[in-house]
Amino acid sequence: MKTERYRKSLVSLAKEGVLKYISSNNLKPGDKLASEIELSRIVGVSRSTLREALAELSREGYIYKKQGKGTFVMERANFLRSGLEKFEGVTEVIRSFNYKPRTEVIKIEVGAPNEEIKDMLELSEEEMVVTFYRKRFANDKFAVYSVSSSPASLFVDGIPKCFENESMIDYFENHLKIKVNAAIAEISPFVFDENMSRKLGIKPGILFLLLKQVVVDSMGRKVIYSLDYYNSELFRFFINRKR
Amino acid sequence: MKTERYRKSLVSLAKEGVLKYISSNNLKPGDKLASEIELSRIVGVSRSTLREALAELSREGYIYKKQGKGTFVMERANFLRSGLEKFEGVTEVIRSFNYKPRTEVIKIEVGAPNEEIKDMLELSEEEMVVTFYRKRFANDKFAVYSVSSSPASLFVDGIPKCFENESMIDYFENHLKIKVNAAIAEISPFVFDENMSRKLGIKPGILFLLLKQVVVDSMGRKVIYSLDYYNSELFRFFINRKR
DNA sequence: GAGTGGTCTAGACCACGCC
DNA sequence: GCGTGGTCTAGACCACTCC
Repeated sequence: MKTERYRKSLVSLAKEGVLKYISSNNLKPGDKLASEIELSRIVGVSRSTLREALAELSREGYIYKKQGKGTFVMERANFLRSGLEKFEGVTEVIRSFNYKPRTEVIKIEVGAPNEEIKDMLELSEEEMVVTFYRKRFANDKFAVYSVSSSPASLFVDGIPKCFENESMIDYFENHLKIKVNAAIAEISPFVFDENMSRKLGIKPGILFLLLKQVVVDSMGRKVIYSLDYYNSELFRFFINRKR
Repeated sequence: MKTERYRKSLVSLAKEGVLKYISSNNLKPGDKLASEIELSRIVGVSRSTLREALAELSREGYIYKKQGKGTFVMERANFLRSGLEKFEGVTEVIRSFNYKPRTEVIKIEVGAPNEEIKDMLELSEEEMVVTFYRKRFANDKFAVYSVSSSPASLFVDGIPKCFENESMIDYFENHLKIKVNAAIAEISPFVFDENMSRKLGIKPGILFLLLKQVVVDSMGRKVIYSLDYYNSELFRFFINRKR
């Protein structure tokens, strides 16, 4: 019989073990941990597994290592909040600020792409794209103006009229079986002209952050090209940068 | 006798081996590589080492894996250019755009920090800071206005008048033996008011990107808090985002 | 069931920092 | 010389995919 039960990986159990070891031994920032060999016995895993756990804890800012000396507790846990280096869709961003997201579809276009889109998605001649123009609200305040284009060939079940409480990313993953993996984003400051401000129903002069993104799936295919204009009065964007 | 010679790590040799295998077998995007066991024999390393090499190649966008199926050549190599997720100082950023950097020091202040700086650097009471106000030029065009503060206690050799053709980061690493490791940055759009525009010698209304950063060394100490205002007409900022 | 990648182990040897 | 982290190996077993 197969007693199928949920199992965490040993590595993540080892991470918890190390953190528990640190707190139960009351280690302070700058203090030295036991050697890897000892720690592996304490935590109850092999040294390789422990080292993988230590590597993750180091990336997450809990500890640091010095070759030939030892492993030490970090001055302070940094990087608690993930930033722009982690890919999230607009819906996820709005939710992560504890705002209630709402979407208003302005229009959906199907047709030949303009040069920019064709370039960014590396489309072949005559390939069609679907472009969604949407206003996004956070707690009913205007939050993001977003223009997203995808190759029409991806929409095997026809083009959705909206994404029924789902984010576009979720739609891609759940319905189209496209696993979104990464994005290359360009970030720049932006202000809408008076005309566009009126259309979007905002007062002119508000500063926006424009995120131009090419979204890539797990096989490296370029599946979305989007322009997302974030109202800088509602959002703060962080980036965790490593040397 | 010990013939001390330069040795690359086996992992990086294995990476080269895998890339050579791909090209010499003329594998195209979407093609399947040999299994890990086979590949490890072909490349001549153990499976663990090979797997580490494959993991890096996957991060770098050359290949992708599907459990139970195999390893495949990526549709295209993405992420060729590193972006904001990699920490660089202003000088490095200017150089990476192939501009010639120049710095003009406006003033250097030593004294008690304001609340913001004290907060961000987590200073104790009565700790002093040094603040550098600098204009940075790229090919003699105004590129960045930068305000950087550090705890005065770090400057063991006295406060430098300028950084003599060195970047501040280099000065920290070479003279103060402080290994800069990471930064937490907040990015936002910005415009200078007329008064400040005049002082900086730019025409008003230019859009800037403000990068507020806390720079952290290898031990997790907060060593610099800086505000860097980048002229968006001269720079384009990219971020590689992973799911 | 066969084949693939995913996880984990025990142990060897190397390179660095310090006494 | 000794202890530390860094690298590498050979091999076991698991989970997923496809036939």
